[in-house]
Amino acid sequence: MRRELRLACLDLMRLRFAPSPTGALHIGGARTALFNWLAARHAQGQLVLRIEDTDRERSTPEHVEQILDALRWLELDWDEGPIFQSQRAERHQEVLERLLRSGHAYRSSATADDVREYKVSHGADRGFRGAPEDLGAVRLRVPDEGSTIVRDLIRGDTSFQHVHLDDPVIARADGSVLYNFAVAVDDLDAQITHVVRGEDHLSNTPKQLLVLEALGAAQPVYAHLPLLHGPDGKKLSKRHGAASVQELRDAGYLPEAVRNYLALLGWGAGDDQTVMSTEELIERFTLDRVSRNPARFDEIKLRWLNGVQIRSLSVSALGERLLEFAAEAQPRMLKAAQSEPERFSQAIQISQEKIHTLADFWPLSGFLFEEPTQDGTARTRWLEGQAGKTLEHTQRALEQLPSFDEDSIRQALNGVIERLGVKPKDVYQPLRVAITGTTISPGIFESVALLGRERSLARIGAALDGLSEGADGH
RNA sequence: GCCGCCAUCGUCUAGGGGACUAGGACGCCGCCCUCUCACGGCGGUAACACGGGUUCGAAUCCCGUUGGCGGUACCA
Repeated sequence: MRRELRLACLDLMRLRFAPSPTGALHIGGARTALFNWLAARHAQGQLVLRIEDTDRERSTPEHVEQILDALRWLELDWDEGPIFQSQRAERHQEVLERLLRSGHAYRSSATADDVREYKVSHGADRGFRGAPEDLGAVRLRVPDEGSTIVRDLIRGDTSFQHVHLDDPVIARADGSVLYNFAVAVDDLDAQITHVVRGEDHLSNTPKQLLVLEALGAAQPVYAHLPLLHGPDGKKLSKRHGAASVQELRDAGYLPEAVRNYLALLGWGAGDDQTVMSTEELIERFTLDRVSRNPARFDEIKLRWLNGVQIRSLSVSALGERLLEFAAEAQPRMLKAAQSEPERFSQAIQISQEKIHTLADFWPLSGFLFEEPTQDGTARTRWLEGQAGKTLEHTQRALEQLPSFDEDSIRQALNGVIERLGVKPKDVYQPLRVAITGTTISPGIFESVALLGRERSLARIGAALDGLSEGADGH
């Protein structure tokens, strides 16, 4: 019984997501968080959140808040933390002293220039070895012989020869510790079994492993994720559109769509399934199926996936999402939803299959709640000349309608088409431009019915007035 | 420079020596549906970076070249 319990503990998978708060959580970081979370949830393990704030210059509380916000929005939760690396200074000192005493580390005043000189005289591929001094930064002593092997679930074994490795600086002259040291100690103390992070850390891993070895600790399993790039293959940045989680949210993407899309960047279930719920993702995700190739972030595919997820939502669920979105991004939409909830719900029904993001809704259906936008090109094309004439017939037909519902409107408009002997769009388009202001809108019958007789006729009237004024003027 | 990782359609990927006439998804193109835009349906376009091996047989294994990326900080 006791033995079983211990074995169960050993089997428990413990992962960590460890962002450094030097900026907003960008897409690459979000993907790393997601993969850690999926691996943890799949194995029913635990996820530790650690904030790596040992860079005192660039780390700020605001960035910490941004990152936590982004994780909450993505609905990625964690079981422990956030642990702040900066608050573990005492423990770091203790371990540092231990390494100094045991001779695994030494003080050295060697500078970057000294390291360069060393390589000139010893060979470019020889790692720097310093001589112990009384003062200076602390360097880890790398063995001259042998190699360190990184065991990686995604890449297999990668071997690093010790001769090529510089004795890395693990603490500054003032005693404050550096990343490669803090990470090793913190992962050890948190009993992390699997380190899942970006591939940019692969080259750092032997340094961390050497720290662990000097401490006599076992090494965790690694999984270095392929890096994410922009559409042009270059490093992801603002130029590429939405680069941070916050920007994705502002652009009107759904968190479940972002999770689905991000999961597909570097991972696939193995069959041909593209659209997956988060439950399916958890169910099917394993680290050994992660790809080794770097991937490019392609917003077009995310848009498509977002559209798929939007269409799978019920009208009321989509309404809630729109409201959340509006609260931050579109106050006018929020006002409309609050003052005319029934019309708002119907507006969702007639727009749902036409939008790809939450941000697409208001430009498409805002005309139902506020004055139409003025699209000059649309007016010229569909209201001036012969096209505009048919609008007068439409006006009369709608005025006489006993009942202003979708079917009646359809019949009335078809009547106009027959009488004038024109194509359907010659009637529909002028009407659309008159009531919506543009050539793009939900279905014309639904739109007119939902706008209502009074407002529809008022807008048609206004459009016709505008035409005669324009005629007078020229 | 040195150390390391990576290399299949434009993009994300399937592929683990014969099942490959290289599959799927996004995109793009065409057709259908159609009042616009979408949605949906059907069809099409398009790839194993290059050169050597190994093997009866290579997208798959090995070596090299080229290219991309990362590390090489008293950053993370």
